[in-house]
Amino acid sequence: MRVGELSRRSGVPIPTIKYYLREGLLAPGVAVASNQADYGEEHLRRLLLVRALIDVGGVSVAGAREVVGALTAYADDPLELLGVAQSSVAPRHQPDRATPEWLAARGRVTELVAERGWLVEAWSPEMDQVADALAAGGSLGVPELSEKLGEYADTAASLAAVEVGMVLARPDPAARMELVVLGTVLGEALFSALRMLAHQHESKRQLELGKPGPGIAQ
Amino acid sequence: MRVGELSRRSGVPIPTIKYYLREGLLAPGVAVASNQADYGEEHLRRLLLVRALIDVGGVSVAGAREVVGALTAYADDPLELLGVAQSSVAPRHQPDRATPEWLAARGRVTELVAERGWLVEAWSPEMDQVADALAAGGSLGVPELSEKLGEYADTAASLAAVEVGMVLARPDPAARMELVVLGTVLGEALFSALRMLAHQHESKRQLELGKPGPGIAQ
DNA sequence: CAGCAGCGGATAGTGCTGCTATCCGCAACG
DNA sequence: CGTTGCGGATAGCAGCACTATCCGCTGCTG
Repeated sequence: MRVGELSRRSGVPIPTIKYYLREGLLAPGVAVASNQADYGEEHLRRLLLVRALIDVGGVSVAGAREVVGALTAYADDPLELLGVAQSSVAPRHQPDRATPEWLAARGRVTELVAERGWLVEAWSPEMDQVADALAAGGSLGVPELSEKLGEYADTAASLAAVEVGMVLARPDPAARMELVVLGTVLGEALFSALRMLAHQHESKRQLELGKPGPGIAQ
Repeated sequence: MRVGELSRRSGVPIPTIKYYLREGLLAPGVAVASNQADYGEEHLRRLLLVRALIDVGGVSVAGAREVVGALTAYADDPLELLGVAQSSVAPRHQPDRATPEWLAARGRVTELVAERGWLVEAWSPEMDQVADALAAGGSLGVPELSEKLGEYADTAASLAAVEVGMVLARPDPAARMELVVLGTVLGEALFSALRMLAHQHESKRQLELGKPGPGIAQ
C-alpha cells in the first residue's frame, strides 16, 4: 500500500506520517520507483502502536522513537526493553534533588526496596521519582504519603504480579515483547483512569458514611 | 518577605515567580509602596504546591491554575475539587473516539462500572480514558487489557479505599482539601513509580522461575 | 497518449507552552 | 548618595509536534 491508504486505514494525516518517517518512528517503505514506495501491514501496525503510545500513553515523539527502536534492538531482552518503556513514560520535569529532605526521602525508598527484597537496580530512576513525590509531600507538610508508602507498595506489587503474569502468558516471543511495551504504557493509562473513577466512588461512599441519617443533601 | 526571599526559600527563579503571578497561579503580594510588595508564608506554601503539581505531577501551568483556583472556589465541596484535580492530570492528547471499536470499549466500561455499583457520573472523562486504553489495545490485537479489566478495577478500588481514608482522616477541613489535590496528583506519581519498580522485580522473579536450574545467566 | 490525481522528498512555517531577558523608574539600605 | 533589589511591562526564545508548500515524477483513466 502507499501512503494514502496507510493514512486512511490508520486515521493519521499524511503530513504526520511523513513526519514520523523523517523522525524514524516508522521504517521507510520499500522503494518501488524513484518516487513510489510500498508499505505493508507491519507498517500499519507500527503506526498504530506509535499513535497508541503518543495519544493514549502521553509519550513524546522522541520517547516513542526510543521505544520502537528498543523493540528491535532488544528483541530478546525483555528487561532492557522494559527499562526503555518505563523511561518513556517518565515525567518530563523534575524537581530539585539536592536538598537534604529529598535525600532523606530517597533513603526511605532504598530502605523500602531493601525490606521487601525487590530486585531492582540501586540507581533506578523510578526510585528517584518515588523520592520526588515523598519529598514534595514532606515539604508541604503532608506526611501521609510517606506513612502509607507500604500500602502503596503492596498495591503496586499485586498489580505488577497480574501484569507480568499477563505478559509472560503470551507464547509468541515477538508478541510478548510488544506486550511488555503496551502493558507498561497502556496499563499505566488504564490503571490511572480506573483509580480516578474509584476515587470518585470511594469519596462519595465514605462521605455518605460520615453523615448518616435521612435526607442526605444532594 | 519580598520576591527575592520567596525565590531563595522555594528554589524557584524570580522570573518564573513573576510569570506565575502574571498567570494567576500565585496571588499578588500586599502592595506596601508603589514598587514594593509583601508576601507571606501562605505565598511560599502556594508556590511549593504549584511546583509540586508541575514538577512531580506533570500538570501544565494552565492545569495548576485551575487546581489552585478550585482550592478556593470549592473550599467546602470535596467532590467538585476532586473533579478539577483529576482533570488536571488527564492526558493532553486523545485518540479518535468515533470508531465502532472505541464505542464498544466504552460500552464495556459502562458495564464494569454498573456491575460494581460504582457511584460515578455516566459522562466521566475518566471512563472515556479507560475506553481509550482498551480500544488501543484492541486495535493492536491485545485483548489482555480488556480481559484483566476486572483485576485492574479491583486493585484501583483497594488503592482508592486507602487514599480516601487517608484524606478523610485529616481533621482540619482546609488541610483536608489540600490533601484531596495532593493525594490525587502526588499519589498518581508515587504509585506510578512504584508500579514500575514492582514490574522490574516481578519480571526478574517470574523470569527466573521460568528457567530453573543452576547457573542462571546474569 | 494526454491529463490529472497522487506520490516521495525536501524545506519552511505555525501555534502553543513555559519560561527568560531586558528595561524602566523607584525604594531601601549601608 | 550610591548600589542593590523591586515591581511591572514587554519582548524574546527554545522546544515540541505538527502542517503547508513546492517540486519533479508516476501511474492510472479515459
